[in-house]
Order: sequence, then C-alpha cells, then structure tokens
Amino acid sequence: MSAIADVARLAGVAKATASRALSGRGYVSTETRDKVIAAAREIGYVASPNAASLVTGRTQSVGVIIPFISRWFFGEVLESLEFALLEQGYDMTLYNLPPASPERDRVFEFFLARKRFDGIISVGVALSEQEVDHLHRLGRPLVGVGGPIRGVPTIEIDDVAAARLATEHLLSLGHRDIVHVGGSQVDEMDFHVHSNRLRGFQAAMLAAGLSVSGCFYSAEFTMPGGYERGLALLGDPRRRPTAIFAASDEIAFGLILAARELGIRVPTELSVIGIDGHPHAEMFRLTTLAQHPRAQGELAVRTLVAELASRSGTGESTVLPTSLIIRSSTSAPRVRGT
Amino acid sequence: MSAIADVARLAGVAKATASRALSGRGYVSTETRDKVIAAAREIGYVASPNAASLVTGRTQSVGVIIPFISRWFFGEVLESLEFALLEQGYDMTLYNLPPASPERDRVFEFFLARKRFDGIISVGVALSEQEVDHLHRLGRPLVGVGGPIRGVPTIEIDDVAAARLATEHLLSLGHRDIVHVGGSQVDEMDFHVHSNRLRGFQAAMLAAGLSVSGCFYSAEFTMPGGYERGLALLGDPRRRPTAIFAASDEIAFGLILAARELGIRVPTELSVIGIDGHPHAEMFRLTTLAQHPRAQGELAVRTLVAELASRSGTGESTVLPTSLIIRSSTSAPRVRGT
DNA sequence: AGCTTTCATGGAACCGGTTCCATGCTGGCC
DNA sequence: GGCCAGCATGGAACCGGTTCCATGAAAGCT
Repeated sequence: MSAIADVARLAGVAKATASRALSGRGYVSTETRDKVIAAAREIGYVASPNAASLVTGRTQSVGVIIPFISRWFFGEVLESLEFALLEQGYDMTLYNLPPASPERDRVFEFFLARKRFDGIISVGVALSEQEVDHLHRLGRPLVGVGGPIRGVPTIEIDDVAAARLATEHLLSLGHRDIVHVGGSQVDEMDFHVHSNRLRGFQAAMLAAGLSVSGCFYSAEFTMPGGYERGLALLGDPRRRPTAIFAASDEIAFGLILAARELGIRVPTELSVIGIDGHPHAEMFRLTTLAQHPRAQGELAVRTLVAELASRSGTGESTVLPTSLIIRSSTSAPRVRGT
Repeated sequence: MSAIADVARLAGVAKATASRALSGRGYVSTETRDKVIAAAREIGYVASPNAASLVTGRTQSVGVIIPFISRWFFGEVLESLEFALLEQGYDMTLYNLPPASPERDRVFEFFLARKRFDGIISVGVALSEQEVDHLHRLGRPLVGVGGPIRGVPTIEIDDVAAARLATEHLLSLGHRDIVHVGGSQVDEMDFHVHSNRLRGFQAAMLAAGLSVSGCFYSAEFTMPGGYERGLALLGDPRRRPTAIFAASDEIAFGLILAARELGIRVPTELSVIGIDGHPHAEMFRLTTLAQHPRAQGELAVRTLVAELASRSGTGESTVLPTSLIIRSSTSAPRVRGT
C-alpha cells in the first residue's frame, strides 16, 4: 500500500531522510524525525522487510529445524525459541524434519539455501559435514541444540553424565538388579542421545562392579512405548529387576502404569527413575533427572544473536546442568523375602 | 552470491530471458531454457525470494498463529500444516500466542502487518473484528481452524454435536448419573470449545429428561488437570457418578488414573469417555470421540491455497466429521448393589 | 578570520528479481 | 506475395527500501 516515498512526500522530506528517521540510523534532526514518524503513523505505514533485506542482506528471520513437534522436549524448546526470537524482533520459520524424512534434501537445498534467514537453529537434528558446509557457505550462523555439530556452537546437556547420575541414584539406594529401558540404536535420533544414555548407564554399573549384559531393553520414546515394554519386562516375576532407569520421563510413565497394572508396587517392589523433568512427573511422583529445555532454547537464541552481532563465530558450545528431583518412585529395594 | 544476472551472462542471454527460463513463465525456446538451467546449476544459483516478492507481491510464505504447541491437538495440527505447506512450496512462520498473551498486539500490528505472508492461518485463536479487518486490509487471505471467525473460512468440528454424541453414548449404555469434566469458562480458549462441549452435554442430558445441575466440574485441560479433579470428585463415594464425559482425552486419562488410584474399577464402577482420539487412548483403552486434527490442518492449507489462487474469497467454512471409537472404558453401569 | 568537524539533508545508485514493451523472425493463410 | 499471428529475445522500468556521496550550514578550533 503505502511506501516510504509516500511518507517522505507527506513529511516534505526526501526518501533517504525518511528512511533514516524511521530506522534510527544516520543523522536526522529531532524535529524532522518527529515529522516523519507522525506522517508514517498517519498513513499507517509499515515497512516492507523484503525490500529492506534485499539491500541489507538481513531478513530478521531465523529458520528452525526440528524432528518432532509433539514430543515434550521438542515442544518446550520450540516454545522458548519462538518467544525469545520474537522478543529480539525475529520471525521464526519452522521446518519439521523427522528422522529419515524424504523432504530433508529439499529443505536444505531449496528452502534453507534461499537467502531468507539470518541464521539457523537446529534442534535435535545432527547435520552432516556436507550440510554444515552448505549452510556455512551462505554465511549464515548456525546454532545447534541437543548435541554437538562439528564446528558449530551447540547447547546441550551431558547425556552420559545424566544417565550415570540417574543410575548412581539407584545404586546408592542399594539396588543391584537394574535395567535400562531406552531408545534403540536403530531408530536413534541424530545426536546419539540413545547411545549416550546407555553408555552412562553402563559406566555407572561397571563402576559399581556389576555386569551390564542383558540389562538393556529398547522401547519407543513415548508413554505407550514404556508401557508395552513394561508389560513384557515385568510380566515374568523371575526376570523382574528391582529398579529401572528409563531414558525419558514419558517412557517412565508407561513403565509405572504397566507396573501398576501388574500389581507391582512402586517404589516398594520396583523403583523407576527417568530423565527430563516432565511436568507430569509430579503427578506420577516420578524421580527424574531434570533437564531444562526452555533454558536451552533461550540460550540458543542468545548465542545466535551474539553470532549475528559479532560475525566472528567465536561461539562456544555450552553444556547445561541437570538436576536430580527426588520423588517417591524410587526407594531402597525390598529385602528379599519381605 | 550469484545473481540471475550472472546466470544470464554465463548462458549468453538477457536477464529477462533467464528469468523466464527459470520461472517457466512466458516464451522461451527449449534450447535456451536448457542452456539457462545448465548455467544456473553450474554456479549453484538459488533465487532470492525477497527480490521476487518485492515485485510480485507473493512471498511463498504463510503465517500461522497458534495458542499452544505442546497440547496434543495443536501439535498435530501444526505438524500437518507444516507438511502440507512445505509440499505446496510455502514456508511456515510460527507465532505462538497463548491466551491473553501480552505479545498479541505486537504480533498483529508489527509482525503480521508487514507484507511478509501470502496468507495467514489462525489455529484456535479467535480474531476480533478489528483484527480480521486489519488482516483483510492487507489483502491477505485468512483461514481459521478450530472455530468460526466472522467472514473467514474456517475448518472445525461441531463441538456441540460431538459432546452430545459422547454423552448419548453413555446414556445409551444406561447411565443416568453422569458428570461432565471440562475446561472452565474463565480460561476459555478463544473459540468457545469449552462452553460448546458443555452445551452439547447439557442438551443430551435434558433430552433424556435428566437434570444438569451440579453435573459440571472444571479442570485444567491436561492429564494432571483431570487427575486432580478425579481425586477430588471420586474421593467421596456418595457423590460419585457412574460415568464421566471428559472434554478431552488428556483429562480422561487423568480421571482414569485417579479412579485406579482410588481403587475404582473402570468401566465396571465408572465409565469414562473423552473427545480427541489421542494416540495414547489405545493404551488407556479409552472410548473417545475422535476428531482428526491432521485432516483439519490439511484442509486448512487446501482452503488457503484455493483462496490464494482464486483471489475470490469464495471460501466456505467446513465442519469435519468426528468418529466414535468404542474401547473398554465404557460399559453399562453396575446394577445397584452388585 | 579561516579552516576543519559535525550535523542535516537530498539525489541517485543499488539490491535481485519480474514484467512491460519493442523488435525481429518465422510460418500459416488468403 | 503480403499480412498477421505467434514465438523468442533484449532493453528498461519497477518493486521499496538502504546507503553512498555531495552539498551546505552551523559550530569548534587555532
């Protein structure tokens, strides 16, 4: 509708002056600035970001790649990213790229290649060297959330340490017969979270002098996934462990429900610990190792904005802390025979 | 990096010809087209959408407003929107606007007002007449999902009918003492889903000659919300109904867990029905009235694309069907005394 | 007083595409 | 053979901003 030329005409100044007045860059007298702003308001002028980005190269828009939207961790990260970006004046364009998505190449080569974004945030999608190079050639900063990407600042938790901590909690309560239920390597998400959590579990067990053979069971990373696995695993009393370390809270919820259904009391007969800090954990009284996805999202935005400002790429990766929240899904194992 | 002028030079043609060859509009000989395409590929040319939209007015990008990301219904709609838009070659820019968000005005007046979107999809956010006018003045088509917006094509289910159907299912099993647990009007989402589902419930009850006074209890629209309400409601055996109609599956899950915890057998002593068709319903064996959020998202995109193509605004609102999925959380009430 | 900064503003080029218009060529038709 | 339609292409204007450069006035310095 109305262009900056109209504003300039109405205010009786040149386009250049109007542009300076509205953007705040360059010299403009207070008087002129007020006149221009008044004129802009009068005709309801809104700047076209397209025209501006054409010449500045800045789009005030960030692309976000994420494999899931409805899983808790990703939903939380997404909400915090959106909020933080909006606050900084950036639009967020979303690409949902499930593992092994056929759209993946198209998104990278077509959608992300266009100069539409000032930067890109990849949540839980590990990028190949080729993809990183591709994006770097565009000169756009890149920030990862959820795991390391070669040469790219990322925000993550230490999955190995978190898993070890969770396992050590069970060990410290006196459990010896512990099982880990986590994601399979086959449908591993990009960032090795599954195998890292498994490694942390094994490290803790081995350090306690325990064997880890036969102590891992895979499950889908959801509540029904944990439930299914729980029914199968806990159904046979002779093979039943005294404690389970679940790779996610949602799996843990499913396990707890399966235990209840089988008449196994938690924590008396079975302790369960998860990783996440899911808001439903309170309701299930689940002991969990909380990570803080919203903090990860906010930090990712801060990191990206800093890269954008400095153009120096000094960005370091950051490992955020986790916190053990003890509720009543874990306790010392029942003494045999009681 | 490389502009269309470079492609044209390399191919030995004019910019205009290169543009026609790459966009497929206007006359170009097959020979020339191949030459241009080869040149473009050689230097890795990717068109700048900014430059193109500056002159065409088309941005190939759609803005989506949504109040929640992590609630099931919204997550599903979002995923289907993203997928369908990508397929049509559109980017999706996301604005997360919780009820009573302080950012709301800013999003409408600043972010959406810029000519950055070809169209806007509003999911579960009812727009005021003023906001609709504001967006219409931009000449951008608008599609709603989840409830009617004046003068705007929307995709929705009939919440009143769905609630009535769910209630009638309980009535047909022989229940007379039925309670509705739903969202409160106070934190009503924009589209009157809460009050519509309550109205449908009341209509069914009244049609069966039953009183509705004292038959409604509010809960947060989440599993813990249903759980809390369930503990309070079912704790007193004398006030306990024989069946509950929950306004969402997540509330229903919470109710079922509360019942289990109180030793109330479902469905023998208590029938529960929900609305949604949540994937976890299978695990809880929940009878539910399924709506199909992905279908709603896909249809919203089809509607928007049609509006975009015709510019005629013929778009009609569509009411999508729901389907009753009977599982084993509902049965005839136990005969008194057994 | 004369010279250099600093401030304020306007004119024009430019970002990278699309599209209008003009031109020239070829071929079908009467 | 002459005319018109259809095809193919190039030149130039244009979309709506930003920014470089030039100009000039006011203020600071010696």
